[in-house]
Amino acid sequence: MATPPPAPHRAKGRPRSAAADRAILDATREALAEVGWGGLSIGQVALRAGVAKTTLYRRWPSKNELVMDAVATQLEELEVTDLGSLRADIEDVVAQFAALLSRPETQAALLALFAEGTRDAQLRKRIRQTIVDPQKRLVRQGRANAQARGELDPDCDEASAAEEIDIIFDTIAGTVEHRMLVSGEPVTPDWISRFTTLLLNPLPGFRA
Amino acid sequence: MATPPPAPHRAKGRPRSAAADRAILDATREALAEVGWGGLSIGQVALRAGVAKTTLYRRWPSKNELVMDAVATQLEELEVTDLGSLRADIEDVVAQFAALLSRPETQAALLALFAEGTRDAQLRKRIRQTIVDPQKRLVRQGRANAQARGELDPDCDEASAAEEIDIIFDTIAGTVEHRMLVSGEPVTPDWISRFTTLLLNPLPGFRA
DNA sequence: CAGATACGCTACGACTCGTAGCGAAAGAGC
DNA sequence: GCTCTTTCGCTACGAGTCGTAGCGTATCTG
Repeated sequence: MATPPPAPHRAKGRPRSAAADRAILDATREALAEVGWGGLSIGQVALRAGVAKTTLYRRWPSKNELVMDAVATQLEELEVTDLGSLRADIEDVVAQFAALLSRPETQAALLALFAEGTRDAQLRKRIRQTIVDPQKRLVRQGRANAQARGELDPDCDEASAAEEIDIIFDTIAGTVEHRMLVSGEPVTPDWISRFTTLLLNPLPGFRA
Repeated sequence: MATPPPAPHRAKGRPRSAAADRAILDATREALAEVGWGGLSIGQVALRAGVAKTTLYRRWPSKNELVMDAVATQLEELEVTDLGSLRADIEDVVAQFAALLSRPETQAALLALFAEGTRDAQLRKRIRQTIVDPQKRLVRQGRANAQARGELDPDCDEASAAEEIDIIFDTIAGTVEHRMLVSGEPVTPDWISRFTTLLLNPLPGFRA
């Protein structure tokens, strides 16, 4: 995403330092992981980033925007994969999610952002557009690949398939989030394998 | 849980007002939903609860403890059900989760608590014991009921079954949390039905 | 070189924090 | 009913942070 901070930027005088941007966003994530949302002070972030406090205020009007950008810049790494089978692709997506959520700074920043989103409809909308939707695209692409490979029934209602994808995405993202962010337990390859099995197959031992 | 605030309480002088406790916890949840974790000030909570600021400081040493109790007192309502079929039981559990997470005050308080948990190992442990484990028991009981009704294969490895339950719980809780708390989308009976279908059956159109 | 913008620094009023001290209120125990 | 003990509400306090303004310097454009 690399949202450049809101700036008029008429490209006339001295341009804004891109290095400062990176330093600030890094410092924001670190500070958030250490002192939490409540303890996050602009002054401390500026000190840690090695910039003046006023520089920070000039670029980001509120904590929300700052943390939003700090998180978004860390979320560009998810990639669509085609490993040859639906199962392998799903496991890969889950592993990518897990890797993303494994960094303590990302954990704190994401959850703090989600918490703020419950109070700020506009922020929640930005979260959806910036974080959720791109991830959802990943799952959609994975399904399309599987269909192209002939792993899925071709005669399947298109409309309901779209809804299924939403549910599947919520399931994948939510399950990993819950395990790592709430319970704080690790997501191992073994766990990923079992989870994928549960997703693809009927409940073990269950006769429908 | 109804954790009484830490108090020596030698039962000699004037006892602590239980009404004040309730007022404080209610005010905490409301304030959290309005101003968020960062904006949550003890002074404001006291004002809203109609008690003196000093009274609050006497009972709860930190914001973490206060919010923890504020959330815990709202989470006692989940109940084990036996509606006669595994599918119905699962749908009921999902519906209970959804009802719990539908209140804006609970949403904000829970996510704020989770966010703090990423920085505070002790708090995370309390979250597990107070919130996660009781909910997990629900799923375990549901599975036991299904097994008693003969809905599950009797000859199923016990050890791996326990691990399956953990995964299933993470899946149920995480999916609902993600949809309601992150995306902010509603959990309707129709959605619950589709989600349960996905959980119990193989991926639609997928040939394993 | 002149113009324009960003940067770092300092100082400022306004606000909130958590604590201490006090008299009054409210039960417990005899 | 009387006394003792603890809590309660109130006020005042120093400490600290907030976000902003002003100014001189640094850095890039044309």
